Amino acid sequence: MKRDNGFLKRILYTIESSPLRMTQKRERLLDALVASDRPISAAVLRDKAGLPDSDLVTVYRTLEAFERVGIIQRIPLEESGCLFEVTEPEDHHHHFVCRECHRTERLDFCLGKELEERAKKLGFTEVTHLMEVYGLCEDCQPVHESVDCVGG
Amino acid sequence: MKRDNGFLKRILYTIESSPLRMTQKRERLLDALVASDRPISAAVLRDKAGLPDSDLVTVYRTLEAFERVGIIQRIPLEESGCLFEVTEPEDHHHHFVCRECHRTERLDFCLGKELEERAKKLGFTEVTHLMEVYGLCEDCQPVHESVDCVGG
DNA sequence: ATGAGTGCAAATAGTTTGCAAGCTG
DNA sequence: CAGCTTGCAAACTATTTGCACTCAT
Repeated sequence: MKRDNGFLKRILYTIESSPLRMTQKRERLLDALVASDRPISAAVLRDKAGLPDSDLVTVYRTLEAFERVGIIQRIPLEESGCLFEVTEPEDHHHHFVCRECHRTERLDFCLGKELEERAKKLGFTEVTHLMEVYGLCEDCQPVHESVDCVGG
Repeated sequence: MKRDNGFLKRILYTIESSPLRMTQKRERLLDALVASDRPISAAVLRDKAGLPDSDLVTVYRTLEAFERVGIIQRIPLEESGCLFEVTEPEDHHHHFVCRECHRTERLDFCLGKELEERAKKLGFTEVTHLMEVYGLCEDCQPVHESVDCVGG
């Protein structure tokens, strides 16, 4: 599940086994996604891929295409928008997300099974679930004048 | 936690103890929220409150005001938009949501404590979390020609 | 009478869609 | 050369904001 040597190879294989076509832009977008150590927005992805002149539409469509073949996970933000992350299809997980700088940490903890079981008992099918934890990361916490530190 | 006799009374008390003002519109909106057996959108709320001529802005502002005093819970939908529900502040819970008709079922199961603890260990503060389960409810499932029913 | 609530109009933001042209396998 | 991909422009949708006016306490 880690991004070992085989990671990119398996991702590429997934794409090649699909009707998707690999263009130069998509290659760059994919590289940037794989290189990124954290989920990023469509706009940031475009920058990191070195494609500042490509239309954002292209980025969105590429992400949508990649998502269709199961190699993209979407992380909704608290307010609006979302972040994207390449993952292998089986590597389902959730995140801690800083609501300020959007830094994320992986959350290897999931109730998918449990939740889907309950949902099915209620008559729901095609069950998916959402679970994200939001907060302020260390770097984004407001700096106080050490109010509670008597010694100053 | 149920909507017993005291429910509305406690909700009203919360509002009265706040700087919020109770207008006729807000009264109607609150009544409609309390009367609704499920979370609803701002537009549906306006209808149910019998205020088709009120501006949606008013509905949103009222919901925002109610949310500030802790009596509204927001349920994000999978695609876009969200539903609103009156709840007492302590009554935190999650939902099963039909992605088709937006029917919701209560999910009395929450990992808030666990998640927030983990988040804090990672240095996050002001932690909140999101957890919703989406699927197709019984009424919204596509009708197949009983494909897997040999007997036809 | 002070500050909260309301309506109108317009903006926002992120994402999506239509269509014509360009490229990949 | 079929059909996937791209760009441009425009739409979309749910929600938010500014401002002037009205109303509750």
